[in-house]
Amino acid sequence: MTGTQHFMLDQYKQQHPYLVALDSIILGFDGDNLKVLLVKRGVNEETWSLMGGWLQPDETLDRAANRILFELTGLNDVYLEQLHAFGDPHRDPITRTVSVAYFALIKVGTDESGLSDAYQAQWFSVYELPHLLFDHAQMIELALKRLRYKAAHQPIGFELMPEKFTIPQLKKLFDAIYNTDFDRRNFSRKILSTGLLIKLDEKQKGFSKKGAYYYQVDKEKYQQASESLLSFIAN
Amino acid sequence: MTGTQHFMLDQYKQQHPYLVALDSIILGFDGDNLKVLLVKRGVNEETWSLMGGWLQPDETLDRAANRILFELTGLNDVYLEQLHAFGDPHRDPITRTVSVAYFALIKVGTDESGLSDAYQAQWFSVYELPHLLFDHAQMIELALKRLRYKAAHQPIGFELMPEKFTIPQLKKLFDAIYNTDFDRRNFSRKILSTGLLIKLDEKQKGFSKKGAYYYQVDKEKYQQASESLLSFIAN
DNA sequence: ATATTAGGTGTAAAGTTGACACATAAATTT
DNA sequence: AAATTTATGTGTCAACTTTACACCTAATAT
Repeated sequence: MTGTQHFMLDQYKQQHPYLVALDSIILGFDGDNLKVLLVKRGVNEETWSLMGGWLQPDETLDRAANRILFELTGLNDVYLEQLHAFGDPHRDPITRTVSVAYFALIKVGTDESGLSDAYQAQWFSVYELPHLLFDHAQMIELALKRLRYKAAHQPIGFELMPEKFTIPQLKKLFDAIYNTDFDRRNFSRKILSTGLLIKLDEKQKGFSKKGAYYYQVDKEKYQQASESLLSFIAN
Repeated sequence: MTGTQHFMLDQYKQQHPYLVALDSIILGFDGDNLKVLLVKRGVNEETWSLMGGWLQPDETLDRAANRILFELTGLNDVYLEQLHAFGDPHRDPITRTVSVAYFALIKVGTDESGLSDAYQAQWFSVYELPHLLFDHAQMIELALKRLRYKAAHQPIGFELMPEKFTIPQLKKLFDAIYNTDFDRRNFSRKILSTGLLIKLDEKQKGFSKKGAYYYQVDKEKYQQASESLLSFIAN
């Protein structure tokens, strides 16, 4: 085994190491629009960027992405999924960097307090983005594509809603994700038919005249559903 | 801009660089079983591994994955998609390496001639794998999950078939992917209803008594279909 | 009291799925 | 040459899902 290791080590030594970064596309929903959280990186910069950071020697990629997300938001139990590794040789003009992009879905509004001031973070509508650093616009584009793809095939998106929400609110989220206007009545039936929502006794007050019932996600069933497949061709 | 660059450079200099590798899960279908192509890395090694290589200074990740695939198979226009970046600090015991895994779908049998001898490559059934290097078993597991997920929701898998193929052959592929036995007649109807297949005049000879018609993929329609979404909630 | 409005339920036509019967082409046996 | 065999291909029907809308309801505003 030692002999083998030495044989391999020679090969290893000839290789070029690169910096490895992580960037997070942090998506949120404010009730009307799908938003992405951007920061100002340098102090004098005009350019906005995704929240990012460097991979540390003792970290897994997932761990690093979570740490960086926590540094900015103070949030810990967040939906966070690896999106794609970006490795164009010139994506970062300063030095060659491979960035592993993650996308996060968070609940906006509830716990904005944890947001670190250090990064001058700001929410932007995903349909009206400012000029962005490096390939970050491309990263956001891909994250939206992935979100749309996933939400079309499996229950996802509840992560963007507050703990309790109404069906009309949820419809607005899907309208925002797909930039369309679903049929209110069919949407409701379809969502409820998944059996993933628990109806609460409480009604939303003030917003509309009749008031819509609040629902919350049945987390156990939701967990199961996320793990199983839906089907294009299946029994 | 120069000032800014210097400000950032200091930050960059404090960071640790890592080696970046690429590993390919090369999947193929021999008519009966779903297979993965494995190589012997070191000369005296007992352990099988995925085909892999190092990211070179001038390459994008996609380019590097294609190059490495070509080195082994001699194939150039292959379905190749980034799967996931693996970055556990101890995944490679020799030195810290981040590996970006790709999965490839190739047509087996037709053009085996290009296979390089240098790597002692061999096809293994995905359900009967040998002991594998590092986290390569995990990579294959994820690739299968992704293939199943994708094939369930969108037309994919034709990449594993030869240029012309019969419906019963295609059914065998889906049986192998999902390790099940679909209904012959419903499968046929469902596949043909996509409108992605063009019926040829030619029949397969020798294999069965009646002989099944050959089909080929309508590449234009297939391209379009791959780009559009199917829907969980849609109009 | 009445009108207004968003929320919620019902329904009928059209389309899709799943299970299986029946018909067909070609090779093999008698 | 006729009969048998077998994989392929087409048809059908009941159950379910989807789509497009009509209509009812609860609470607020006039």
